[in-house]
Amino acid sequence: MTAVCADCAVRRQALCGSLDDGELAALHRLGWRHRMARGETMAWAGAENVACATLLSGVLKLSASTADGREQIVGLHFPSEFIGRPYGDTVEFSVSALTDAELCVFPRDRFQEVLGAHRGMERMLLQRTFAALDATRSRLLVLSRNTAAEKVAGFVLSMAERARGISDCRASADGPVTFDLPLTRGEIADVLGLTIETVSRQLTKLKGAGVLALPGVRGVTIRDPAALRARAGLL
Amino acid sequence: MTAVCADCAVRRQALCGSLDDGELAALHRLGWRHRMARGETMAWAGAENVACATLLSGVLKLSASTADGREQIVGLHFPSEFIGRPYGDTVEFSVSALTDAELCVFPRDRFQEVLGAHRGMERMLLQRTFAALDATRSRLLVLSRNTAAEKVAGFVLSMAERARGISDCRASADGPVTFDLPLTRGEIADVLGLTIETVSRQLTKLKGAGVLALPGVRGVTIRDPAALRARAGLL
DNA sequence: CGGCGAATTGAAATGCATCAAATTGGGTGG
DNA sequence: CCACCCAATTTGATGCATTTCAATTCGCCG
Repeated sequence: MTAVCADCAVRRQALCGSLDDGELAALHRLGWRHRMARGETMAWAGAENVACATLLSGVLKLSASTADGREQIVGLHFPSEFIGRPYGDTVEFSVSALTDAELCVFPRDRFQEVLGAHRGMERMLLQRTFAALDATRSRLLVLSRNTAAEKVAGFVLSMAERARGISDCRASADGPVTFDLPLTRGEIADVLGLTIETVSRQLTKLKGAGVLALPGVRGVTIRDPAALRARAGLL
Repeated sequence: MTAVCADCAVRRQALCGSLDDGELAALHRLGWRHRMARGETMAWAGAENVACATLLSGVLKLSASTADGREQIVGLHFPSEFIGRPYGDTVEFSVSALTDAELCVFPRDRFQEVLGAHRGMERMLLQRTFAALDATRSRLLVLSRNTAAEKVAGFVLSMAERARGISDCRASADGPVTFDLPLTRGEIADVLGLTIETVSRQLTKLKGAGVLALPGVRGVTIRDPAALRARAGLL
């Protein structure tokens, strides 16, 4: 690793935050920085499970697909989040970069040893895994019971929260919030279990109703947050 | 607890299996046996998170619903599985009994202390939580991309595997496998994100094609496992 | 300015939901 | 033991949201 952990932008939020300086130095020696270009894949579903990582910058997707090629994005990862699946010989899902990204990568076997040696880190990972499980279970409800309109409105809301600090987010205190979606229409469709056309139509409808503005092809401005929340089914 | 852990039918498979006899006695003092009748609910989504448990017998559902009452079952629990969400002040999902059930219940705060004192148990819980996360992510693909026919065929297959030993499963070595579904049509619909009518029609279709027989209202006989797997989209 | 992938828009097809009615079957009391 | 009852299931007819197929249009980069 060229850069040191002390410089790390996500140090406080990441799993490594549970380690003291000495422990961090030990972990540091096991890992290395890795850059990924948009579209690049670092793990394929069904392949051998070789690495774990902390995401430093960018957005990654976790995806699965049916035998005949229908795809579903089963999770999105933002900076400081843990990527990987300790205690498993193969990986169930593919990991790819939706934007250019930078990670701190560790060999899985060595990472598991570190986990075994540091209770605080193992505890933190358990808590995060429970949180991820809850989030994924909540998405089951959304994917199977929400309408296309609710899905798209809810997605824009969740991206507005999470994208803050990721993409250039121009939020004025009382004015409208503007940010760039890190996903194409097709990727949004793969997250929500819809088609590109349906996502596009729903966004157009929100624009027509004055709830959103769509400056440029990735940009979004939330003009009426309350209306957006209502359309997401959050009352 | 009237019955002792030594008698416990699920001792080897459950989390407690990671404890030695002395540790088990300590955990034993914290918990108690609890019986649930079919339909009974032990935790409501949004309520305070007070207990964890091991399921001894029966089948439980974990469910969420939208503001306007659409329900989705986000998980099913079978005997020996761990129920609960350590490290959270409220629960996100309701827990109810699909059949009469029996649990070994522990106060959440005390259970967390035990977890903190026994690395083996914490490790085992982390592994199980990762497995549950993978399973839930896989269900995202099924719910959003599979057709009703694929969902129902896949559900029957998964219940055939899991129900073995739960309900009276009469499997002859080479002959057809027969078992009882622990869920009503309505509950199956809530698992698969369909309606009662669609589930019924798909089962009828499988019966008409000679893939299944439906002896009685809960019974299922798999006459042609290969055809069922093909219809589930497993090639 | 020209090219090309991504996004939008339109028209038609379809799978599942919805609404409605008939049937089954397990349990109860006469 | 049988008749009845009620809830669950099945079956039928119709509607609609979303997909599918098919053109444009947009916006970015050379």
